[in-house]
Amino acid sequence: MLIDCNNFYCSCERVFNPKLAKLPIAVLSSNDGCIIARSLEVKAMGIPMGAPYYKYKQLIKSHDGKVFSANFELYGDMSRRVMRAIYSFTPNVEIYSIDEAFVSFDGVGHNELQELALAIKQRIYQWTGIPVSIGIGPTKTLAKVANHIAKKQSGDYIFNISDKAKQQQVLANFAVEDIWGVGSKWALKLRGFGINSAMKLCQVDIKWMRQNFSVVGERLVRELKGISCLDLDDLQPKKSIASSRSFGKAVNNKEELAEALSYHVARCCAKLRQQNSKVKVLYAYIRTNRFREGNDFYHDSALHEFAVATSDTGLVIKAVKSCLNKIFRAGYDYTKAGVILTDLVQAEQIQQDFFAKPDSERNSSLMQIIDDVNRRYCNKGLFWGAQGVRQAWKPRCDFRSPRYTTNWDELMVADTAMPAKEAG
DNA sequence: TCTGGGGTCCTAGGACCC
DNA sequence: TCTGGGGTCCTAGGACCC
Repeated sequence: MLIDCNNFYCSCERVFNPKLAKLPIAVLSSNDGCIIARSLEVKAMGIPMGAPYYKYKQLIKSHDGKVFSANFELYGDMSRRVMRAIYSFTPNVEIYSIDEAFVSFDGVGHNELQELALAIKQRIYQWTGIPVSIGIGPTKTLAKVANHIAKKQSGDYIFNISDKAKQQQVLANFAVEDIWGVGSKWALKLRGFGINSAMKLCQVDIKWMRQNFSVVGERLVRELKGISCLDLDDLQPKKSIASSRSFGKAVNNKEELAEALSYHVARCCAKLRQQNSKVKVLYAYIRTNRFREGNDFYHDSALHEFAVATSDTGLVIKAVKSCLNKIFRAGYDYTKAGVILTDLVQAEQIQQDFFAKPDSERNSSLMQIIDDVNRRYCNKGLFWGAQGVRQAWKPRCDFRSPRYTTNWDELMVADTAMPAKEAG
């Protein structure tokens, strides 16, 4: 099964504000830049996924629509609750993204699957208020196909193609670009060969597919045929960790860039330690507005390789500053900065160096304490001076809803309208 | 005026080895 | 005149996903 939350971010907003139920609503990306989640009403207005907000601001307003700045603390917490509901049915779950999970029910019959899906859907809704669509099929790719259809159907939003005959019928009417794993480039290429439906793709010669679309394409075709090539993945430590933000307003001085980059390093290192990893290579970049006309677009990046892998925020901040020294050019209006930690290794598997020292125990304890404090105080506990205090570069975020479930100061107030004597 | 952020996997080609 | 065969490792870039 593929269980996927419907318009997830929009649904999260609606759970805590039922007045939004029938209104067109959209959720914006960081810096209130792009539209990254749309309610059905907004989709019906023809607004595409990922569209720049400023281009559709008026249209949304004219339909009495409402927009929200991304509230990932809320969405992340709601996601955990949805996943907990799914795990209450089986441990065979792969959390695929913030709003979807693959679930394996090997050996369960067709009809039982249908009932099971309904029970899962109902429990998720009861526990969280989030509506989901469920696709059922013999492989991940076919479950994705089924889910795609489930979403477009009203009713119970469950679609089952575990039956072979049903698969044939569905694939014939399924556009090739809607298949999971077929992006814009491949869609064009496939259509160029006259392959325009999932059925046609299912029937191609497997060797030809391999030659033209690599092993990835071969797996895709096999999956469509019902031969499983993609297993349920366990949660693995990340191989790279990134943090970046577009600035709320342009930044032209080096000090502020250094603060922004230090902020990103601190975020990444906290995530790094959380998965018990250390980093070998740091990559830092800055850039100006890439959409602006003319040729004053400037972007550059620099790399720092640590002799011994580290997870000490202080060391990585020092490194990011030396990177910035290499790439900073005065006289530009910068609009974005970011870092990527890559070549990550597990903490107990680090390669020693004859000349350099590994992280000291003293510093490791310090990091541990900082992480504990920040977890306890919602990331408002301790930070490095290098991150700065004004943070004038912070992204715009004009329409954020309260963090209803994770922040003491923003909890929902349920009884303001109730007279005191009834409240008891 | 205004355009996001965070990931994974695969391949070709270059460099090297004997 | 004529110049083999069999490997490994690394990286940049391109494709994809949400």
